[in-house]
Amino acid sequence: MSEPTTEPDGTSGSGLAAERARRQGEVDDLRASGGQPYPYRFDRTHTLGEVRDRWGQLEPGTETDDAATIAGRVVLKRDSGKLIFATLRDRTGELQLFISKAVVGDDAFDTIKRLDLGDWVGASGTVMTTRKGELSLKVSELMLLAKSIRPLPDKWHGLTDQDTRFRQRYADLIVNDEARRAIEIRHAVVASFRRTLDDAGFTEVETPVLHAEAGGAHARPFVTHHNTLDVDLYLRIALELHLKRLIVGGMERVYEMGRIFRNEGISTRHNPEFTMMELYQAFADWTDIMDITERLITEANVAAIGSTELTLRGETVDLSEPWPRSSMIDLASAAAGRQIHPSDPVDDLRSLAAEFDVRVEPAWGGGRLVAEIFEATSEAGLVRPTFVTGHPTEISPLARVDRNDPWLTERFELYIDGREIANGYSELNDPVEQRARFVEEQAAKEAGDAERGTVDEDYLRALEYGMPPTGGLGIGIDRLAATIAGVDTLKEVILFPTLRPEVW
RNA sequence: GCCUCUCUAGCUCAAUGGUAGAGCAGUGGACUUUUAAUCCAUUGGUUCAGGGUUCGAGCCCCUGGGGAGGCACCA
Repeated sequence: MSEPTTEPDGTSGSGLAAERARRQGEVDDLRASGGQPYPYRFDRTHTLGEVRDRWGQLEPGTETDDAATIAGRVVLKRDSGKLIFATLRDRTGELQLFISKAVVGDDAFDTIKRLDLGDWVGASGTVMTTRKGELSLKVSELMLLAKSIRPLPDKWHGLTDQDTRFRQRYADLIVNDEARRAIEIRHAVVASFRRTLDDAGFTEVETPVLHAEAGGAHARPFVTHHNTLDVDLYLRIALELHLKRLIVGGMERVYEMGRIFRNEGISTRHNPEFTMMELYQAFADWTDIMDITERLITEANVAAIGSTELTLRGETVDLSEPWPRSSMIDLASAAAGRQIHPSDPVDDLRSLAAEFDVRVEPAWGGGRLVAEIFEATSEAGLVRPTFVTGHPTEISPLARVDRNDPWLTERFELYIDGREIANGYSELNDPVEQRARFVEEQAAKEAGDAERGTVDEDYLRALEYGMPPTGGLGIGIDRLAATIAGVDTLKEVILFPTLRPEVW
């Protein structure tokens, strides 16, 4: 992080300061001779990809009269005297410029010779291939579109330092194809979700980010302050409670894809701000929601990588095959070697938890203990997409109780590659029961569990107007995108991941 | 928050406790079909910061800082 903060003194030496000074000098020279180093606009006739699509089949050594005007960044330059080859890149690909002194003239050739790696240029000419068959634009005219006064990272190795990659994402994106690919996959997932949901009759909505109380999940919130109202507000930790208010309002099918914020640690699987897609569908229950979860993710995978197949830890899974559904208590029981249930004596479950090195709190009941045992024993092994169902009521304050077992809820979580990707349930819509659950949450919070919830009176008021039977779903977009992209950290699919502020 | 690892030229990386180096980029030169072009020459360093040990520290020790991985946290 030892960037010079003062202006370089001149052209002595050849460190970064000198390099920037030299390139700035090129800008100054160009201006002095009436040129424009940063012109306002440029009209191209083809992207580089379009040139390749249209003329990519030319035989080696072909000259055409086909004209094209293109634009891109100079990423490689090969100067062989009276010929210059420059590789241009735009977002669609790369194309070589073939620049001959005899074609452009001595003055223009000398100017082109002074281009630096990183400069943006526009070029007009005719399409050709070299003797070796490289598709090229034989340049007749070239203009600088924007000068780069800072040198690009190594043309072959790119950037490898994680810190620099994520702090200077712009440089990372310039030189690392893989960085661009992961972001494109993320976009494909997001766009696919919107298509799937729009086709299924869902309305996309936006609800507040600033909340008077942070509900809908168990997490510690960020606190902020509104000056003129003079109230503390929380950044939302979930979308859930506002979206269900819209179901009360009769919107029937709504979804939101938005940023949520949780004040917790940073890891390969966690970023303090991340993107959640939540949907709510009236008249549906959790089984419908599992179906739409499969559809959303399978279609996103196809959109992102062109196949229903996904490779996880070296093994290929076909997402078009039905996804296994296993109940949490069955999984925990299998791991425990005996049948367990949240209704079991708490002491028994507590000692069982201890066998698996689960840290337990005195306030935890049987439901929380069963869930903790499941997480400790089974979660990491759920590689292929698996619905884990029937979460204990104790840890599911917004989910509807299982119609056959009051200790459990009609809830599921989807695990892929050992990671929790989605969460859904039949929504609790009885305002009396919801109030009782909220009261329990608040009691736990007041007893010291900072992540528990509060009684949201306005939400209860909404429920009192009547919420139809509803199924709801939340999918972590970042985790899903990282899984589909096959990258090992969320940071790869988050353009600007949270980092400690840089010291200048 | 804890543990481990890591930080050397703009970038990618070397360097038994003994004169800080290479490739790329840059600069000067040669070259009209290159492909990470090639060839010749060459500039560039507060080795993250500050202390300490030592005749001598990029290297060993301490403190601090950035980052990564793991743990904790994250229903």
